[in-house]
Order: sequence, then C-alpha cells, then structure tokens
Amino acid sequence: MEHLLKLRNDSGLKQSEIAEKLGISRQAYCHYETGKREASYDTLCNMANLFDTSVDYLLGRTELNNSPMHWTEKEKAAGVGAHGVKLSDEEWEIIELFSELKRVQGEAAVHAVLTMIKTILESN
Amino acid sequence: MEHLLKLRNDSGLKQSEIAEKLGISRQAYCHYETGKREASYDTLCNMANLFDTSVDYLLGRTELNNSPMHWTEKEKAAGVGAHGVKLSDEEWEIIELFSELKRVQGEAAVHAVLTMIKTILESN
DNA sequence: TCAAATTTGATACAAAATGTATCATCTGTA
DNA sequence: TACAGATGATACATTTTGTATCAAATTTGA
Repeated sequence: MEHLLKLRNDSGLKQSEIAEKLGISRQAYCHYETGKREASYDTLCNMANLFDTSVDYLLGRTELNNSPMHWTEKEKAAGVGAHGVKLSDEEWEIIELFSELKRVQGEAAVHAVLTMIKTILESN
Repeated sequence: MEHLLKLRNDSGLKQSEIAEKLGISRQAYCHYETGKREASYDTLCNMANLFDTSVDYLLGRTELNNSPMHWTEKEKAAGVGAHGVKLSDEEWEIIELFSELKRVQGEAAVHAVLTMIKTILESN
C-alpha cells in the first residue's frame, strides 16, 4: 500500500507492533506494506485511523495527507480547509467576517474587499 | 457500500450502466451497492472517480463528499479547499492577492485587512 | 388494471484472494 | 563470525469473490 512504510517509519514502530494495534498478524500487515495483498475495508479504515490519515492517501489516490474528515470544527464551520498552512486567529476571523459580509451585502461586498486588497498591494 | 445507491440514483443510471463503466458485472456491482461484498481497491478507486467523490466517503469514513484530491489546481495552489460552496473568480483573486500581501507585508497586512472588513461591516 | 418487459436482489459454485505458519533473508552487534 | 531481532517469501487451508442463474420487485404501456 502507498505510503505505508513511510508512515510506519515515522511512527517508529515495528511491523509486529502495528499489527497488534490493528488486531491482525504481522505477516498480513507485511503483505499490505509490501503491496502484495489488499486489506479488508475494516482494516483499511483502522490503518487510516492509526496513522491519522485518509484512505485515499493510503490508496495513493492523493498525495495530500489531509482530508475534510480531519478538518477542525472551525474549518468545517467555515466550509474551508487549509492544507499545509496553519491559519492564525485573525485569519479565521477574516474568513468568518467575510462570510457574514457576503451574506449581508452580496457580491458587491466581494468586489469591495477585492478592490481594497488591490489598493493596499499597490500602495506598497 | 455507503452512499453508493444514492450516488447512483443522483446519476440517473442503472446498475448495468454503472457496472459497464466500471468494467465489472452487474451482479458484482449489486453486491457492493447492497453491502454484501467488498470491491477490489482498483474498483473502489474507479467508483470514487466515476461518482467524483472520495474513497473515504464511499467507505462512510466521512460525510463530507469532498476532499483535497478533488481540489482544483487553483485550490491546491492556494492551499485551501472550499466545501459545499463554489468560490467566484473574484473570491479566488482575493485569496491569491491576500497570500501575496501576507508574503510581502507579513502579519501587519492580515491585521489591516481584518480591520478593513470590520469597518465595512460596521458601516452597514 | 393487468401483463409483459425491465430492473434489481438472492443463491450457488468454480475460481481467486486472503490469513497465517513456516522458513529464508537481511541488519545490527558483541 | 555467531547470534538475535526484524522483515520478506512461500505454501496451503480457509475465506472471499465473480458471475451465471433464478426470483422478486418495479416500471411501462395499452
């Protein structure tokens, strides 16, 4: 399976230790790590949980080790998830207020904010 | 499999049509839809592609039918993905310019933008 | 409404894949 | 080198899957 070896190495655990946590034999886990067998959906999800990643990442369907299921409550509420960057409290406040502004004033507000940002950038 | 019946109904296609697109028998697809069998990883990914969703969603690991792997190039570049809302071109421009502003002016720019948005909101 | 046609679900069985015991290989260490 | 621990390879009994076939349900059209 994609990324499995790397994920395990990052965890600092041995195959036998991972296997025990997953409730499967070491050999079975070895098959998965070396890509010789396909684990059951149940084990697949257990692995994603254990390594705190997505099944899509384990299957090599994405290189982004991140998914909405790992979004914080804040991200879910905003309907926006950040990848690779950590937003500050002020940035989250911007997102929240911008949403409110858009709700109240519509697209005109979007245009106004864009214009403002352009102005700031140009005055630099 | 979770959500599969609903996804197919939304597509307006019959089991036989889905099965043909997936390159499997109708019976096999039926087993998956009714949760009696587990499709191979290959078929699993094909289904996620076909229904434009994530494997995590198909496995019921998340209720959010969205994931970074479906982010557009624009979203990937910005490092931010929106869920449930479609951002306009102007909104994307805001995100891009805001990133540039932050890069050039640092946290001061964040604070400035926040203040501006607050001002607009209060003047409403 | 009814019967034919279409679509979907259930079952059976050959074929394929899995789980694990066992053995082999590799790596580090005294 | 010899030993111990960890990982990879193989074999085979068991389980699971893929699909043909049949049954049930749903839709269609007169």
